[in-house]
Amino acid sequence: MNGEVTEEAAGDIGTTVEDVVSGSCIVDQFQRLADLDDQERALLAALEGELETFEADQLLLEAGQPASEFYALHSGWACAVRFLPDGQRQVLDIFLPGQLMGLHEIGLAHAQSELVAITELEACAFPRQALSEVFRRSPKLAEMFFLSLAREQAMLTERIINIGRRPANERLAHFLLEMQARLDPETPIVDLPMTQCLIGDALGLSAVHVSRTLSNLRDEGLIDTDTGQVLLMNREALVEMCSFDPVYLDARRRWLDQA
Amino acid sequence: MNGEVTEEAAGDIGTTVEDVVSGSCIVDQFQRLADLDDQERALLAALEGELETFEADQLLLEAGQPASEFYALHSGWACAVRFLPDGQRQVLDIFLPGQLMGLHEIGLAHAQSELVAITELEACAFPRQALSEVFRRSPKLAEMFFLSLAREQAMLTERIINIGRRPANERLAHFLLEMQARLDPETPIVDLPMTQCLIGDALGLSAVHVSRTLSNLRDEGLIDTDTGQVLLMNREALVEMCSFDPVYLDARRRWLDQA
DNA sequence: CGCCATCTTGAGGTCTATCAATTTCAGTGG
DNA sequence: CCACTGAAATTGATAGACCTCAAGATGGCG
Repeated sequence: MNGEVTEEAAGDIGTTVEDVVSGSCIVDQFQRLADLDDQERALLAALEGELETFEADQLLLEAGQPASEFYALHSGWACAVRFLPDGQRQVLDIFLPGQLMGLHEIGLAHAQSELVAITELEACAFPRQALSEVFRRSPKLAEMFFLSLAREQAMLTERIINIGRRPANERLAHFLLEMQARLDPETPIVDLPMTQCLIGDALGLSAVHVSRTLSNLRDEGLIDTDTGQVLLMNREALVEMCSFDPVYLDARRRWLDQA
Repeated sequence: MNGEVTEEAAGDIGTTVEDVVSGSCIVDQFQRLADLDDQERALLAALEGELETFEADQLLLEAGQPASEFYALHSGWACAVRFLPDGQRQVLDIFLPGQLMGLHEIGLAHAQSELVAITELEACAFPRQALSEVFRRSPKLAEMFFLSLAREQAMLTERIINIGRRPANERLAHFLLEMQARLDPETPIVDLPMTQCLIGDALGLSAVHVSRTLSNLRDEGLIDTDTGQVLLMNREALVEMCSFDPVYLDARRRWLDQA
């Protein structure tokens, strides 16, 4: 959680469960929702662009530009951010490997928020026409894109509850638990390549108050941050504190199996 | 904005631009995005259920129940709500006639939030299998469902910014402007069948503070609430205050025309 | 006419933001 | 190997926003 995280974590993150190296970004992600046949795999692979590398802090999509493509994140972290006229910043979404980025902007004439690399990352672009192509050619894949959007939406509503109705300590606890669940539910270590300032902008808190609140959690023995990572010392208590329920993160495989 | 609104407004609301009476709920809504041929219209009409009537405060979907269907709202107002263990409430979404409700819950084994009628309303149910059916039979309609979800998501991200980064007066201004834009962009009157308590739960504010903040806006001559509706006296100033930009409400017809 | 929900208004307290100074730490160059 | 540098984190003090509790006003409805 201290300064030393920033660069090193970027490398570590690449080795979490979410990061499965293979030919296509999206295929890997969708494979988890339902089995794909060769034809479906080929269709996806044909539509996606080259794997591109971005440096930390680099913009993948600029606000105000036409949102003519979205991305599949292969490795590294990214986020969607929105700037207010007074200079304030709100993080709308945090993306981990395997996620689709910028889907919600697709269809807008101009992007409302920007897509920024948090760490060095690899992603491949999808032109938005590709989406129509998928809808025409494969109902099953179309449903998977739909579900992908629905899952992101579930995460957004959860964030609204978090920001709207929970005090800072619960807000942070919930955030840490969500990140742990998304990174690796088995390991009580959250390796965050994020500045406290960025965390604050995601949770609607000031950077200073994030620092203070983390201290409080540390003093209560709920977390530890010695090694530059956040260690969930008492996960039970954290879950209890913010009534964390990870069902909204479900990949919903069952839904597709029924269809 | 006072007590007298609640019941009467429910009737008034039904006559806004969004409420177009016809054979099918969804057809009317989608017709605005792109032209539908007879076959597409027939498919939608075949899949949707009977038009049902609900009373104010009635539950359309209970939290914890399997989310086996979603709804198309024909007339009246509804909202998606989530209760926290400590009794707090967060309104996640407010629905006006023409909108699809509960799409984001579809695919979850159990609904996380509930769907409540704000006023008396009419809606028709769609079984979730109908969605798969649409995806199989009509790529165009499938895209429209996708867009519908994307639009709702754009509204959610806007709400996150509102709650996370704006003080109460700007938050309320933004809320009123959004509602005006959604109800009738031409008329500077917002006819809200909502309790101040409900508004507070939507904006992450206490009911008391909503009352106070409305008073402030009134004192500054920005709004008026004499007639039981909110009248935007100085829309320009309100827009300026919270930097309101309604692009996120776009129906995105152009996107579908391209496809 | 009286009841009930809603809205209003006041007082006091808590939470969080802001400003500013200090510390920590990784990276850099001597 | 050590001092220097700049970004990030910590800490203290203060102010302001918002919440809670509680009492009273308002208006619809039976």
